[in-house]
Amino acid sequence: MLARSIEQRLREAVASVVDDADMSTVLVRPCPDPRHGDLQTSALIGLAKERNLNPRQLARNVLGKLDVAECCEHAEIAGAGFINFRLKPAAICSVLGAAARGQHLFFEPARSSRTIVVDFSSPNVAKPMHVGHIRSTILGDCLARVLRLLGHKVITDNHLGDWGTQFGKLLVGWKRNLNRVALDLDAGAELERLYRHVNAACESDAAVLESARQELVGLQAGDPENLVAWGEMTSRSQAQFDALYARLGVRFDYTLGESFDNPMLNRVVYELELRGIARQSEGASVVFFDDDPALAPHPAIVQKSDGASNYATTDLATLAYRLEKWNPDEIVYVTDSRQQLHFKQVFAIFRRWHPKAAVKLAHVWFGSILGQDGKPFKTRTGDTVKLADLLDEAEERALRVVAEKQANLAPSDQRDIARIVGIGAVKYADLLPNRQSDYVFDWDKMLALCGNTAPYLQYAYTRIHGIFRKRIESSSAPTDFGATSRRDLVLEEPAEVELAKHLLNFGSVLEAVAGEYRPNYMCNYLYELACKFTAFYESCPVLKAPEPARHSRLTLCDLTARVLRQGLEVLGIETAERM
RNA sequence: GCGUCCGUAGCUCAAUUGGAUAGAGCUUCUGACUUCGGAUCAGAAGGUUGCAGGUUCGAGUCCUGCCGGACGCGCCA
Repeated sequence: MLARSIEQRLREAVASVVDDADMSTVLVRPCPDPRHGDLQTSALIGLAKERNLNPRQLARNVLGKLDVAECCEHAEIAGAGFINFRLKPAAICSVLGAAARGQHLFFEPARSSRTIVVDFSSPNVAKPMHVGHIRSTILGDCLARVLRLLGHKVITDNHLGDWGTQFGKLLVGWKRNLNRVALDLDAGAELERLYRHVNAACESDAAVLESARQELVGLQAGDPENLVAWGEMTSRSQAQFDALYARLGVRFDYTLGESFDNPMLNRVVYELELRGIARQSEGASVVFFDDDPALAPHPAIVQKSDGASNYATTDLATLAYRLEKWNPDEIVYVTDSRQQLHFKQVFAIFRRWHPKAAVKLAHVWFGSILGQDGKPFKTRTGDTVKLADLLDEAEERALRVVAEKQANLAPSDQRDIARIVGIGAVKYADLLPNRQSDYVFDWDKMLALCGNTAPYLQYAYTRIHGIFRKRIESSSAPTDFGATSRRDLVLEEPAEVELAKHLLNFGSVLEAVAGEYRPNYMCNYLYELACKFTAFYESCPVLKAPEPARHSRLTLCDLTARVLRQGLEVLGIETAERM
């Protein structure tokens, strides 16, 4: 790959100029402003600063040792000490040619494959999934796809909330108010009704609260009747989750809920106390962080005074289990921002508990989806939009457009396209904003079909397919394929050069997404790719162009389609051949 | 009170984490040839990046202080 080969030479040049430089940082990236160059050094100025060197002088020394003549027209020093590279058209063509022959798709697998557990989605049993769950599910799925594509061994685990305090209340409701007919009709809705009913009762009646507490203790102690009821609640919820995950195309390698940790919980607390990490305080088992200024004011409870475990306990047990079972290099937790303190505590406890473990622990947090009132969606308010309803609405809106644009298509094909477009729009809307910012839920925004949206990218893809469809229809000689595929590419029009160069950046974007857990980089990259393709499409005829441009442009179209499809695929978004 | 995050065009948001002239979409206005798909494209308009200082070659980004907001802070998850 071009960027990689330049980077390799750059590393050598830097190493020969600066002793023992830290070569772990990426040194080359796409130039932010194409007028200055195609690629640009990124960490060189920082390196100079670290070494107390003059950045421009360092750049001059590095440039003097650098031999990139075979792929660059020129390399020059700019600004405070950047080196900008202008690529040779022939070098670009050669990379594109290799991609056209299937040798790569503008990215390389990671140098060392890592085992990475991605923990995401994690809905609570007995509560229907609502729009608040969408970010963890879609973001986590996307990160898993990107890491997998880069050659890592990815294990996805849906850590269901199937053992929490809510079951105390649910069991009370189950025993006193269950409506079997409603349960068969819509299990999620009935369980939610039970939960709300008892939750409201608890606020006004301390006796109900106490019985809920008793039911929970009974469940965690293995009471047979409670276990049977619990089992039915979880299996019915699971069936509804499965249906939603199937619609979203999200797959888990494991679904090990909090209940799975149950047998390990006492041992966790025992070990923590044995090693002096946790101690009794006000009847509970508590970890204090006196030597850590950031966490010192926030002790963590690992066992409540009634003997029951909590979220921290199950997460610690899960961590230990994953460590033993999979020996991962990294565990990624995808949850909302409100759990930052919790994970800081869990990670800190784990480091004391397993001081030799080298596993990297990452909390990838995201902002809340807010209601129109600016407050987060909460299950108790009753104003939540259910995820299933959101997806229904998305498909319906898309179907209206498809029926208008593709009136002569069979209804089943229309529905299929509407599904791909509608679900894609929802996912894209969620992945496009920076994950850390909150956003207010808005139907029109979530389901927009024009502008910087998934349908725009999908549309670019279908246009390319249109060209190839037409080409095959009009092709008189079946040898057309073989005769043209060996020819070299020619890039002359500015629009085709721009498009070609943008294709080269796919790999660096994939790495940036994986490195910072930010799918929005990919969204923006693909949007730009679609824009550049469209500009090319407007200004450069393909099928009517004379050879060799015709073949070259067909190749460019094909590569663009492949990158679009691959890029959308890591976002979890499907493509259609017509729409 | 302490901690985390945020404040960018009328609206919704980007800005690859300290880089070069702060970019998109929506909205508004003006245009697009019997052309490979008009779910498209070209152009215009829109900014003292909440305020005031500071750090340096360089700040939307880092530091300090204000103003405004969201979230979190021992028995929820």
